[in-house]
Amino acid sequence: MLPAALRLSATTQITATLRAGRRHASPYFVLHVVKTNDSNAKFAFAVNKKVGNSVVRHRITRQLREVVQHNLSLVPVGSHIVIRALPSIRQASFAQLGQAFSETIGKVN
RNA sequence: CGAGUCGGCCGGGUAAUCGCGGCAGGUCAAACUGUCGAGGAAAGUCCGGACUCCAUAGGGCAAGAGUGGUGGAUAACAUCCACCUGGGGUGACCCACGGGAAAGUGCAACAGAAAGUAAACCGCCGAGCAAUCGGUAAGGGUGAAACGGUGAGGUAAGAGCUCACCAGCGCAUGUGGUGACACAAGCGGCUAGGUAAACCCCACUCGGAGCAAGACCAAGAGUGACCUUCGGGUCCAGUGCAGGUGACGGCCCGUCAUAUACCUGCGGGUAGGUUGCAAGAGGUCGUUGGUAACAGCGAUCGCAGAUGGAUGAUUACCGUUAGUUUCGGCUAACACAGAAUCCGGCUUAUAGGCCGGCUCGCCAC
RNA sequence: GGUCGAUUGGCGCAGUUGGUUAGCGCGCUUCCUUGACAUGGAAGAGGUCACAGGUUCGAGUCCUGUAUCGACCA
Repeated sequence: MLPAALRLSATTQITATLRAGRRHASPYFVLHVVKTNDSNAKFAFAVNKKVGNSVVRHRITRQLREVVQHNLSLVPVGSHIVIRALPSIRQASFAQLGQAFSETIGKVN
């Protein structure tokens, strides 16, 4: 779990981000990004049932969270970001995930 | 030593760095410190309970659902233990939704003469010139299933028609057992088929809904407000309007109500907080009773509580397995699976490993 | 988290006290009709009744478990 300030929790904000946000794709996940005037960047994770069973989905969200935590300096302030995992993420290692995230977040800027 | 059978347990470990959630301390608030943080199935939601609301879940009838050998355990159960009966195995042991088919109804396709109280297709025997008629359930054939088996007597041929033994059925008796039941000897008539996970009968049990139950707090009121690219969107949760009526899920009693209730229709509309919510039929050890399930007593332990949802990430070393090897190593993989109110079970998934009881076979002393 | 429902040819559906060979419509294939097509006509293929076990002589149907899909809750 991220610190509370970095979490997107309201359903309305998440659905708004998913619908209206710009999309940036990588082989393993899709970023939905909306820029706001908030002082923090905020994140939410969407891992579909097609990705795997409960154990697999939890491990993926934990790894993605860790990736976000390590690359927080690359993220523009005030962005609302929903990270939607794709089924191919099952084959990705932690290092591959970190590289994919830093590349994709570079496209946002 | 080999083969088998039953039961129990574990199901990666250690360290470092960086993180997350709860609780306690600390602080105005933070920072910070300490401590705890997934499973044997947390799963499926198939049973049973606790708890909450409906009246305290009330009394009776009807309907419906469930269970189904006996005795016990338990808060309760479809669970567990012991035993009985039937079946399998040399044996340890295993398997069984295991009441009633002489209370009644139904069903049995095709084949077959006939599918349940009757029946003669072939065959056999007798009568007759023959057609055919009569006797016959021993033999053939059909079928999942065809009205006891063996032997002797008997007969025109046969047949429980008669007899002996065996199997099976019914009745009452005795002995043992709490009981299911077992054993013994006796009498009876010689035959009663299958299906109840078909209806049904018998005995016993069951009110309904479920923690999104329920309680409290704040906010909110409508021919509403705001934004708009004119398509629509956003906000306020548990609401507004109209009509009807007593409600308690079928009926009677009974209880509570007379509109802040209930029902129907149309429209609007969204996922605030706190609590319920972590000491419980609790775990471990010892001891007593009991064949056992389990129960009593004593000591001791403090053991998850999230809400877009914590319990992790990375690295190093070790362990296990597989491949490879120049025997130093190297490479790859590490089961099933993630709490959501809580307990007792059942069922299903599960790489690999450990321990113990018992049985059979072989060898040695 | 809880409460329910469904699964039958490619698609949509029937299939009731369990019984001979599981049907219907659309679609598909071949042939006929036409100069050619549509329509029409004739013939045909296509099913492990989601999967596994049980009851029964016999299961799409009855019982139990598993899988997948879907709906509802304030």
